[in-house]
Amino acid sequence: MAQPIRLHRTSSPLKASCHQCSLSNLCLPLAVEENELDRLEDIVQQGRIFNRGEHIFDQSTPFRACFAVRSGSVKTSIITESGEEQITGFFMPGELVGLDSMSHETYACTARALERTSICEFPVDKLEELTGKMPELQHHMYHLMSQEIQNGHQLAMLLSKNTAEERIAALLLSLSSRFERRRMSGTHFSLPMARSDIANFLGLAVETVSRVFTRFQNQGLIKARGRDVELLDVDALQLVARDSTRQD
Amino acid sequence: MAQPIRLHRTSSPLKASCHQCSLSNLCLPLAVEENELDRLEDIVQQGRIFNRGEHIFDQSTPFRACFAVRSGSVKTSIITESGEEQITGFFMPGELVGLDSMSHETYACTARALERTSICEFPVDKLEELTGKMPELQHHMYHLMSQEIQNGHQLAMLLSKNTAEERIAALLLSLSSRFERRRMSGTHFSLPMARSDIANFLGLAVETVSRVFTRFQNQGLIKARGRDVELLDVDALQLVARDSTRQD
DNA sequence: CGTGCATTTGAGCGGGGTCAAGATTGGTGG
DNA sequence: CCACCAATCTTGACCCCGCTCAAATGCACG
Repeated sequence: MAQPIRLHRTSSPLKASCHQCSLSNLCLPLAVEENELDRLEDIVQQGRIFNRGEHIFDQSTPFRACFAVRSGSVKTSIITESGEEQITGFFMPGELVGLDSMSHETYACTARALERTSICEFPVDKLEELTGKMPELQHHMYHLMSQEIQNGHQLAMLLSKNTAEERIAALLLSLSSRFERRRMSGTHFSLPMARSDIANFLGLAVETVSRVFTRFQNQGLIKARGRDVELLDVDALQLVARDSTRQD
Repeated sequence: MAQPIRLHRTSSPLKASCHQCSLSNLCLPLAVEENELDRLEDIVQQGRIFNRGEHIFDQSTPFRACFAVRSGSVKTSIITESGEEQITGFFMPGELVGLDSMSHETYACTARALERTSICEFPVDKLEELTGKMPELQHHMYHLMSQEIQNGHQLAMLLSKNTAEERIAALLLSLSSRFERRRMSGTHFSLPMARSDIANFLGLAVETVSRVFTRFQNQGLIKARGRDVELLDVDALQLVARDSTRQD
């Protein structure tokens, strides 16, 4: 399950929420001075809730805001004309969704909640205005976006050079480090996404993902029952993932 | 060959260069008002020349600037610990290199000239300062970076879902549209990169690339002799590339 | 407790990788 | 200007990883 953040109803105008949010060191506020945080908070619409499978936005939605995951998790995907889905990323609490759309009239991808998920919204017009006034925040935006570009490159590398086992090991390690960053267990967690999502993301067939999971299990690298995963031998997994640098 | 831009020695302090540059509608100046262009020009170091194979920067270089290709072409790649190369992009005149590094102390990748290439340099500290003052320019930066993220997603999609033929058709069409954008022939051009670069970029073996080229040739889709390529049936190529949206 | 979806497991096949020769090309020096 | 060599590109033969098809099992939720 996701980090147990207390969620406040948007009806109650809670002011100090970014201050209190345990994710502020991951999310946008990171770059902002304590006394400037209020200005960021002014533009944020906090804590909207989405249920599993609900769209946060899709390719036909006019682009208007970026979103920070507060609790739960999100997947983004491109739907091709022929109806195929290509998942472009999984987003965990503290991570920003929608950066790939800042060039478009509409969103460049579709975002769905993978589970019950709380989302903070940053309207872009306000955000751009603010980053113009706050160099630190602007720098942080560049930072996040370039990070996103690198994640893409890392993924491309994984897809073009690595075997099924290597890809899955790399994904497990990536998730692990992202859980750890939130002070949660990096060795025992619940996958927010289905096997088919993993398969789609990593360019594999579902069957292959399943087979690799059982193979890892038989080798004593992990213990998996459904979405519940325990990493038993992280070193060995890193050995399997080889040069595919863990994306964090 | 690349677009025949007259190159001026940096020794002569040529002021109006961005004004005169035929690529200014692709590059950064795009977003800038005529009367503000001077401020951008002040920070740009123009027209440095690199020979084929020369490094523009690599992963150990401290990150200090982004680069615009003025003539020629550039490839960027990640070199893994094990020494393998993964090409992350090809950059043509008017395109900006280094956006993926805006989060790092050092560059996130290595950039090399594929041929004799002229480069304009934008120091980041100056650039960030300027974008803070010029909302249009800031917006344009966000635009370019999000475009880059999308290119990554597009590539990931190509790598995970498409066959060798589809990948190569997509690349040819992408190059074609990028030549066209520069008012050059989109149907008859010279590939700036070697077969092995194409293979690496698309996650294929060199042999496969070669085989697909000859297959396309036999089918009358293209005429290729070495790096010289002629697209004979663009519609058919688009059909082959299917849903793999051409990245432009 | 049954229905539908997610996951697992098995059997067989094919796209593209690997290995190994040739064929071209281009750069260099005589 | 041409001969030579190295690098690039092409072509062929063979094989393996991961996809496809098919079916069984498990699990969640009404």
